[in-house]
Parts: sequence; structure tokens; C-alpha cells
Amino acid sequence: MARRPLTNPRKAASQERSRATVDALIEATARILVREGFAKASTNRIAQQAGVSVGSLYQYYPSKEALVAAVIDRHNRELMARARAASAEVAALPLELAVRKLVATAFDAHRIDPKLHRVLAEQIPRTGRLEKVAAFNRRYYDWFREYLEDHRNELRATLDLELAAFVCVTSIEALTHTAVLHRPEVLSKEAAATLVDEVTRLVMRYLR
Amino acid sequence: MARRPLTNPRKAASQERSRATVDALIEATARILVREGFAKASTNRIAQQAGVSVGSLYQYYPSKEALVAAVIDRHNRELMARARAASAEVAALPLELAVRKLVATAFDAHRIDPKLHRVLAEQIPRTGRLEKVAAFNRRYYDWFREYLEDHRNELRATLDLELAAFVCVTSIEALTHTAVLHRPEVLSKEAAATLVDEVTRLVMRYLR
Amino acid sequence: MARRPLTNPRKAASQERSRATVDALIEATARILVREGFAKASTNRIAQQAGVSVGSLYQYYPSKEALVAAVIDRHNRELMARARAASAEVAALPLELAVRKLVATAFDAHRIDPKLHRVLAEQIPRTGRLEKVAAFNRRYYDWFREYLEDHRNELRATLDLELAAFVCVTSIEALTHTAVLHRPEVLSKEAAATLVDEVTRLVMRYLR
Amino acid sequence: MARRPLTNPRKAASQERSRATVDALIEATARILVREGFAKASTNRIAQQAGVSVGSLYQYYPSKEALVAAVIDRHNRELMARARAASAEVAALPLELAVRKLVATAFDAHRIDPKLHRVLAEQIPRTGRLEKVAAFNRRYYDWFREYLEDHRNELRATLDLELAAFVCVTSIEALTHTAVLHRPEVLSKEAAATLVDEVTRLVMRYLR
DNA sequence: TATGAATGAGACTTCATTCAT
DNA sequence: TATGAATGAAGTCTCATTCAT
Repeated sequence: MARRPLTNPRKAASQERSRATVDALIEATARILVREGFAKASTNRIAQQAGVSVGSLYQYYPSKEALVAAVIDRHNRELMARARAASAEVAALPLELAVRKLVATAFDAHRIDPKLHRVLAEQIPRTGRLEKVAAFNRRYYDWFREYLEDHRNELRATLDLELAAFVCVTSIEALTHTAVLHRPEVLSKEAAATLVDEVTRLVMRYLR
Repeated sequence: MARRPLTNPRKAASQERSRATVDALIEATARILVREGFAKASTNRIAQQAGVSVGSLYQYYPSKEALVAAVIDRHNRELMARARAASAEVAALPLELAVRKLVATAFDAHRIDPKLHRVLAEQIPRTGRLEKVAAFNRRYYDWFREYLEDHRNELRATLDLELAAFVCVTSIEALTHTAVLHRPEVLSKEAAATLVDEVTRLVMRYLR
Repeated sequence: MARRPLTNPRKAASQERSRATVDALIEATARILVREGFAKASTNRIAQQAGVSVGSLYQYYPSKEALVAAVIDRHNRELMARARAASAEVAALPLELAVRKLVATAFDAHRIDPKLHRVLAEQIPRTGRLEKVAAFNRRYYDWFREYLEDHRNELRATLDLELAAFVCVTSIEALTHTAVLHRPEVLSKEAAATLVDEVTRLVMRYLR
Repeated sequence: MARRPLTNPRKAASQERSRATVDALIEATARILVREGFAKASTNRIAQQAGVSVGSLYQYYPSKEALVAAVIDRHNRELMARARAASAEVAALPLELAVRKLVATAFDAHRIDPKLHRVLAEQIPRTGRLEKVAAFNRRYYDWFREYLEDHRNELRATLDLELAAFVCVTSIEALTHTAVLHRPEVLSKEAAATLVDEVTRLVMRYLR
């Protein structure tokens, strides 16, 4: 069986200088991905941009895959941090406010670094990171289903909560993602507010 | 101005023999993409699988990109054929039937060749074909907006039709796409029917 | 022992149509050599330019080498025809007139098709044709030495005729060749006349 | 504007090890050109002969052309060094001694590495290096014309110095070049002396 | 005889990765 | 630990030549 190439960082980089090197490498990778695309992102190029030798790069990451994975992870961590924060805030809110908050958060998340997001979404041949993203999504579905269960009395009786979670989470994600990538005009404040309103409406009418 | 690598076929196969070669190449490319992924799809490998020499491959396609683009085009043509057929059928139907039909069609479209669809969606560093897809999507949005205008009396008064078209088309696409890829259980008949119902409900409640 | 690739035409092309095809091929080769250079001159390209299929090309010439050789031969035949005509005319002339005539002829020969001449001189990896050219040159030296012997009484006594033939023939060839290729201004009538005068003077002063 | 393929070295070898690699590459290229001709000189073959990997070759030279150009440059540098040395020495000499010295130098220059010189002269589809050679030649013409101007009182009055420089430089170059390549017997000492005498005589009689 | 599709050896080049210093 | 020169497998693509129709 072919072993999948390693995609985990080589060492924890506890020392301060190492930490700086690691950061420089991830930052350089992200920058090059954005500026030149995945195809042009060679390890030598990345090391150079990071102001480090290729040898050092391999001291910290066992493969190019691992480096790209680190960028993806960093990006995902930011997304997740927001999602978690939002879900904590939201737990106690009534349905409509909760949904609005979630939509707004998803929207903001996609605006963290749209160019990087686009490259990650469009150009990176998927690595094992897909699984992590999938896992995160699953947790998110689950969390939302639980939220719906806790707020069942605010929902129409006929709703299949499992299915509803899928429908809502998928729609919110797709609408905010697509809007940011293909309708750059929504980056303006009012357009953004309008969109949040509209997506909230879509979801609320469906749930109630 | 940096020239983008050519992605258009080199010459149209006119004779019968060359027609067969071209077909074999596209079929081989699709098969390899599905079975081994984009990364493993080298031109030599593709030619071999097609039972043809690399030379022949390059007689018809100027690059690997072009070949993948041909697969994408073929796949897209099938999707579009269905979409067009559906939209013709649907034009005269009342709102709810129309939406249900569109959802069902989108769903079917994604089931044409789910494995290929997945690879195309997940693994292919985007080529210039993105533009064609984008163009198709735009036409689809436009068509749907026009449909909504023609049926305005069946919609709630407050609806911004432009925005509504975006919301509906994006949601339908995302939900059917995600369902087919990540919830293979929906491939069963009843599950499929349930999903179509649910998406229809999402859209109808939003529109009315 | 590695066999040298065949460079002789395959058949005599006695029939009229064949004759036309052969001519078209040689003409096409020459044209492409001039317009695009040796590197770009592929057999397919040549056949296309000749309005003939590659298959037909190989019916008449066993290799690309052979085709280029045919162009060289044709060009050389024209040069030689002039040289022979000139030497016939010159045999009976007194020294100075003879030399002037030879110089003028060499000059004219280089102007037959300067662009083709340049490509043949600069870009063609030498084939076996070099030998033919060398043979021609040797005959030319010999002929000139004989001419000098016949006119010994017009020369200074100390002259080594063998050496003198080498010196004169080489200088005339180099001066006319270089002038045509690197000093295109000599293509004007007066400049040409001046140059012929000057080269004649060089040779005459040396011989007498 | 069509970009000409790059023919400049990629990076200057700074460390000792890389310096050695670069030298080995140029030496290997020259050797292969001499032994097997331009057609057989593939980058893999060259790297192998240099005892180096292809990768290293491309670390320093962006193309095969660039490598050949480096060989040409190296050869030209040697020629030029001699020419410059000679012209310095010659400036103050009276005409006949000066000419003899120049002829002898040209002759010596062509004997530096006659086999390599032959390949460079006959087999190399001309690269951008032609321009450098042309530039060198022009400078040489100019220098010689100035020399003639400075020694005008030693020349016949009717001489057009511009034209004379062209005639002399071209003849000297052609005669020494042709002698070394096509009359290997001149490599013997006496034959060489005779030839130098003869070429000097040709030029002197023309100039005076 | 003509056609042009097909062939495949081999050329060029890149780039992830290793390793001597 | 850092460096960057070196590696070489692997990929893309061309083109002289063949051969079935």
C-alpha cells in the first residue's frame, strides 16, 4: 500500500528563532500561493521568499505538502476560531438572532483573506487536509443540529432536524463563499448587510 | 502580457480513425482522473491508457491542460444539456412545479458521473474552463431571474429578483452538489425524493 | 560502423507530375529555411508548404537531410554554372581582365539568393554536402592554378603558383561573401563596382 | 515581440565547488562538440560527460544554447586576448612589421583549438553570440583603420582607408582560417612561416 | 501513388528532496 | 543547525519517419 506523504510538521519549534522561521515559512508560502498560484510555488522559491535556505525548510517541514497543509491549517484555525466564538455567543440567543449572527460570522470568515481563500479553494489539489475540513464541517452540522433541538419549540413541527442542519449549514456556507468570491461588490458594507438579511430570511422561513 | 497556456484542441478530428483517437483520449483522461487523481494523470499515462502514442495525444491537444479542459467541457456539455432541457420544460409551469423540476434536474445532473464530478470539483487546479463554467452559471442566473419576473405575481412583493436568483441558484447547486458528494446515501430513491422535497421547500418558502 | 543517413533522392522523378512535386518540395524547403530558419524546418511543415503530404515527401526523399542536401545542391549547381561559364570565357583573356571577370562573377554568384546563401552558410549543420563543396573548391583552385601556369609570363617570377591559387581564390571568395552578407550596402551598383575594383587590385598587385 | 531563448548564465558560481561544476560543464560541452558534433550534444550527454547531474547543469545555464554560448564566449575571449595583446604591441611598429605581426597572431589564434574552432564555425546554428563576434570584428576593423590613418604616410595615396581595412582584415581572417581548417599541413613550422610571408606580401603590396 | 494518422525515441527542463560542508 | 549545491526521477513535448487505407 502506498504510504501517503507526510503532512505533519517535523518538530514543535519551541525555541524562539525556530518559531520565527516557521512563521516566515508559512507566511511565505501563503504569499506565493496568492501571488503566483500553486503551480509556481516551489520549495526553493518559498524558502527564498522566507529568507531561509531550502535545507532549513526541510528541517521544519518534511514535504511541500506539509507546508501547504500548514497554511491550510492556519487558515482553517482562524475560520474555526470565529465559528466557535460565534457558536458560544449564539447558544443562548433566540432563533432569529442566532441565525443572523451565524450568517454574519460565516460571511466575515470568508472575508478574512479572500485571495488566499480563493487559492485554497480553487487551486490546491486536495490533500489529506480535506478530512480535517470535513471533520470540522461535521462537527459544525452536529453542533447546529443540537442547537436546533434545543430550540425545537421555535421551529415548525414538521422539520427533520438532521436534514435541516444539512440544508442550513450548506446553504449558508455556499452563499457566503460564492458571494465573496464571485460578487466582490458584496464586500461593501451595505451590500453585505443586505446579503446577511437575505440569507437569514432564507433560513428563517425554512425553519419556521 | 503573460500568455496563458493553450487549452484549445489543436485540430478537429475529421476522419473516422482520428475521431476514435480523440474519443479514446478524452475517455482515458476521465478514467485516470477518477481512478488515480489529477496528480497521477501524466500525458504518457493518458496516452497509454487510451492505447495511443504520446505523439498522437499531442497531435490533437497541445497540452495536458487542454486534455483536462476537454474532459471538463464534455462533462459541462452534459450538464448544460440537461439544464437547457429542464428550463425549456419549466418555462410554462407554475412556480412550485417549476422549482421542484429544477431541483430534481440539478440533482440528476450531479449524479451523471459523481466520481468524475468530484475529481473535477476537488482536484483540478482550475484552468481557463472556469470562465466557461462561470459564463454558464451567469446565463443560468439570468434565465432564472427572467423566469421569476415572468411569474412575479406568484412571489411575495418584497422580493429583489436579482438577489433572489442568486440565492436560489446558489443554494440549489450547493445542496445537490454536496449531497451527492458527501452524503452518498441520498443516491437511494427515497432519500433523493426527500431531499428534493426539502430543497424545494427551502426555495418556495423563501420566494413566496 | 554507423551508416551515414541517406542523402540522395529516392527516384529520378521522370514523370511530369513527379517533377513538379520534387520542385515544389525543394522550393518549399528553401523558402522555409529562409523564412524560419533550420530549426523550424520540420518535414511536416515543408510538406505542407509544398502542398503535398509527408508521405509523398518521403516518396521522393529518404530523409530530411536529403531534402536539405537537394537545396544545397540546387544552389551549388547555380554557383557552379556561373563559375564554369566565367572560366570558359576567361581562359583566353589577359590577366587583369581575367581576374576582374572572376571577381565580378564571384560577387554575382553570392548575390543569386543572399538570404538562402546566408542560411546555408550559417545555420545548416554540415552534411555530406560539405564534401561536394570542398570538391568543387578544389577543382576551382586547380583550374585557377592551371590558368596561372598558362599565364606565367604575366606574373612575377617569384610566385609559388600553388600557394598563389590558394591565396587568390580564398580571398576573392571571402571578400565577396562577407561583403554581400555583412555589408548590404554593396548591393548598390556603384558600391559593387568599387568593391570589384578593389579586390581586383588586391589580387593583381599580389600576382604581378 | 518574440523573446529569444535565454542564453545568459543563470547565476555566477561563487563557491569553489560550484565554480568547478561550471568549468566542468563548459569543458564537457566543448569536448562533446568537438568529438560528436552539435547534433549529438544533448544536455543529458553534456552533464554526464561533466560528471554532474542535469539538474546542476540547469542550475547554472538555462538552456543548451546558453551552454554553447558559454563555450563560444570562452573561445572568443581567448581570441580577443591575443588580438588585443597584438594590437598593443603593434601600434608603434612600422607598417610591414605590424602587418606581419597581425597575420602571425591571426594564424596563432586559429590554432588555439582548431577542432573546436571548426565546430564553432561550421556546425553551430548561430546564437545571439554572433552579435558579440560581429561587435568584436567591427572593433577590429575600426582599430585597423585607425592604425592605417596613423601610418598614412607609409601607404599609397589612393587608398580608401575604410575599404582597405575591410579588405585586409577580411582577407587575413579568411586565409588563416581556411589554411588551418583545410590545409592541416600548414601546422608545420616552415609551412606556417611561408604562409605568413605570403599573406603579409598580399597585404603589403595592396597597401603600398 | 498519395494521404495523413500514428509512432516513439529522445530532447529539454523542473523541482522536491538530500547531503557534504 | 544552517546552507545551498547537487541530485535524478519524472514530466512535457517534438518531429523524423512509418504504414494502413
